[in-house]
Amino acid sequence: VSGRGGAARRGGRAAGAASPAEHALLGLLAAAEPGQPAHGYDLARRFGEGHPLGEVIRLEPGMLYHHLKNLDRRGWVDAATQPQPGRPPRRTFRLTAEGRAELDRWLAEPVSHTREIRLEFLLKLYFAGLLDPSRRAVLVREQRAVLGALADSLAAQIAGRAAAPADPGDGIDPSFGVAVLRLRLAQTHAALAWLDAIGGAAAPEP
Amino acid sequence: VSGRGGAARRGGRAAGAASPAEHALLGLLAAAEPGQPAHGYDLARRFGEGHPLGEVIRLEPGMLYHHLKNLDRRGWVDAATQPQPGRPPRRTFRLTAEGRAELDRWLAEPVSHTREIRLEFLLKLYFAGLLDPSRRAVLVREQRAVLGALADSLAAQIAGRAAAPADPGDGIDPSFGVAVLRLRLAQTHAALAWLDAIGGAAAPEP
DNA sequence: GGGATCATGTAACAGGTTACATGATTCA
DNA sequence: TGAATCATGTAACCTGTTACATGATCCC
Repeated sequence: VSGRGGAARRGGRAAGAASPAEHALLGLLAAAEPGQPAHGYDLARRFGEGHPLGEVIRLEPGMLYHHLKNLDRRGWVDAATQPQPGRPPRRTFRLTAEGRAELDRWLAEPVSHTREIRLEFLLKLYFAGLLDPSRRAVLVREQRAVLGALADSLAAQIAGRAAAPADPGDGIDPSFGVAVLRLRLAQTHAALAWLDAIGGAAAPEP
Repeated sequence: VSGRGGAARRGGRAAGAASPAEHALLGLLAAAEPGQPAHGYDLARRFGEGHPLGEVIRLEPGMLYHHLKNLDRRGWVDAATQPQPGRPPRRTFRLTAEGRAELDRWLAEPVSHTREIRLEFLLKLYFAGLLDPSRRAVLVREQRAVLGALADSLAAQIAGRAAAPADPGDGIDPSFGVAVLRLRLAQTHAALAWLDAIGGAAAPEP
């Protein structure tokens, strides 16, 4: 009865890494007016229907306050309680220097799997555009390179299986494995084409 | 202090529904020889590297035994302990009639979101092909119809936003929302093209 | 007076990840 | 002798979902 000791990895994220939702909160705080630190209720509205973030990630109040507590524990935000007459007191949050550094690190890093495009990359794209449009173009370019390499690797694996039917007679039908790879390749190609479309800078016809 | 009362929904799954991993276990038990009921260790190997299921879903021994216990509680499998000399006793599992009915129900139902193609639909495809190739073709056809309707809906939403820039002057840039929809549409189109390719029945050139 | 909004949380539930415990036998 | 295989699980930890508690003020 000694417990685990190691670190847990959840949902493709590295050990100790913050969730996409927590990074989104850092991004919102970075975009807030310096003189007007945001509070939880205010932030919660940005994750609701009709708001751009709400189309990518939904965050119920319970989880939102939970994440803010985590960010405070990590030292990435600074909390302050402001009493207001005739209202519940507000807990306002400011981004610390460490929090800003973490946000910048996250924003500069493309995601490594196609399945992360739908949530995590969309969040990075949103905040990169909000905070610094020039960084947005860099992010799209680097994400394109990562997915391009992934597509090449998948295509090579497909070609390899077609050439060498591994262990002839082991009873395993290789066609399913190839279908799986082809699906991944198709999804990756679709993401690449989408990146090219939003990266913009439409090349003029020669 | 009264608790919640309602039902929880996890990961797009309906309340009370079994996970993809549990259905995969039902599928493996259905494909097993009737005289040779499978045991946990045996099943675990099928989720490892190099096996077709391992390319879609990984299942560590801990979770596998956990799922088998759940399936037993639901009455979908029947467990029996067989002592063997000089070895830890085996717990073998047989599919019950209720378990077989649940498997058939699951296999006949296409997934409703594009993101579920990568895991849940691939599992259905694998077991449909293993248990009854004719059912596989039906599944692909019905999945095609579901995703086709989804693509139409996404295209309509994109067209709608282009036409009516909701609430002029509300300060929200609509281009991000359109980019999100376009990504979903691109991923759905990729899945549709892949379905057409694996659904096969390649039409001969006229 | 009643519902919506402001504002912050907690309780209970559900599920997944990982390391580790246990202990025999077979094989190099 | 020591590593791998057989074989089944548990302990500790993590994230996430939903309902609910609390209590004021504003608007109809």
